[in-house]
Amino acid sequence: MEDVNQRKSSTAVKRAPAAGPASERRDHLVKLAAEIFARKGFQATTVREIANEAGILSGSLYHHFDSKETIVDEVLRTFLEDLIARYRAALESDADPRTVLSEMVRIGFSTLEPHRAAITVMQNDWNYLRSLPGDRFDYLVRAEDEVERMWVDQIKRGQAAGQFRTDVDPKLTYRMIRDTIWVAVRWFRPGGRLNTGGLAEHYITVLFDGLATGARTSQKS
Amino acid sequence: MEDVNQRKSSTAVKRAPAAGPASERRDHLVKLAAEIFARKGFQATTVREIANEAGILSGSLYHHFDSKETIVDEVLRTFLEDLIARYRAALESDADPRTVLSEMVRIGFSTLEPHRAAITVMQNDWNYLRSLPGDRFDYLVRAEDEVERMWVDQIKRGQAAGQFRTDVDPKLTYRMIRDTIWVAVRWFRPGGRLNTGGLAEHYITVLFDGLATGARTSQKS
DNA sequence: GTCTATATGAGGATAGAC
DNA sequence: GTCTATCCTCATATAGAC
Repeated sequence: MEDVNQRKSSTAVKRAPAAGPASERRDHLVKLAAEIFARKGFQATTVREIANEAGILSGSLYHHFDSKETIVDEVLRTFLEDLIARYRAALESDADPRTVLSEMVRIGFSTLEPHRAAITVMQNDWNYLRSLPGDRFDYLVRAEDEVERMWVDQIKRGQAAGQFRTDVDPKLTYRMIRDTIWVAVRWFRPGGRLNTGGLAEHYITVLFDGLATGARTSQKS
Repeated sequence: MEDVNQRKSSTAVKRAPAAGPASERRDHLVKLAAEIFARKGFQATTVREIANEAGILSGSLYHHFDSKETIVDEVLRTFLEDLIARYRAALESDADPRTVLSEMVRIGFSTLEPHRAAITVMQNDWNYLRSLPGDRFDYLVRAEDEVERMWVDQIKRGQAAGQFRTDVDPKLTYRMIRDTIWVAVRWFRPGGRLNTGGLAEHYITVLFDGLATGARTSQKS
């Protein structure tokens, strides 16, 4: 198991070494920046814009952060730490695979609201952040790998236990589930017909039982 | 029905009015730029990079295009025109909803290879392009709306005909299908275990019949 | 159709006063 | 902790020679 923040300690440390001391002010600025990153993209967001929105001047931001990258770094780490912690909790339940997988789907959708901005940034700016020189954002890939292992293990367990059909590829199935959940940030808005819980149940229904009515078509293989 | 390129003529015109005359050279430059846009993001891609890759200097690009936006515009239009044309053809078959929907899924996946770069740009830079001043990229939303209508109509037809379960929301279901297909550009690479055709069949299986084995759980409502 | 040269502006970041 | 002022770099885009 790999710690998102690369510390030896297993405690949930919040920040990369280069960052300044913890503070509410700082957290507020991070949240604020995250919203703009999500709306316009990381690169299109200027430090002047972030500062404006916070009611200060751009130079003042550098009292809190040593660079724009540090801000987005903190946005993403916070999300990933929360997500992985919740997945781990679900896995510890030792329930049957279908139950665990359902719960993981619910966890995914439930992060859409609290972490909407972070998820949006992660999806839109992933390629760019990964293309930056240095290994600063390598933890993105490590976190992704760990999450993938969790999901794929459950799918395989479910196949071994006879709960899931065996003519689907576990990794491929995981990717499709993952994509379906996260991409929902693009269109999900709180206050619509369904909340994230409803979204999750809707998806679980289709995922497990399919869109077709009536008799199951024969299972290949 | 709305024409992607907003012309009165229904012929498939390839370019916005501001752009220069058609040419193979120009098309080559567009394809080349699309790859870089996809890799690094639209904003992070400089005209110097595009020109470099083409073996010319940045100033020379402006002989072919009047701005960087014009290039990405052409990338996206080309993809959307092709996609919508193919959807329309599928709808004209007048087959039953399940068959039509399957075919639309296949069409979606089949665009992953030829239009990989355009799809990537569309996903990563959609928010940014939409946030630009002016109505230049409004056609993105119009195209999206038209496609949504096509899908949702088929899902509703399928429900009315008894082929699809009625306890799912057509629009929501469409969105999840759409997302699952397009986001696959993030990880799909030609030459893997499955080609896009295989991907499509895999997804159609899970979509219609579900991941679970054995007896169907009861259909709610 | 490409090059040279350059205008013009914006962005990230810094230094030091307050 | 914020402001003022500014540096430095790099971006898009232009003008005109070849």
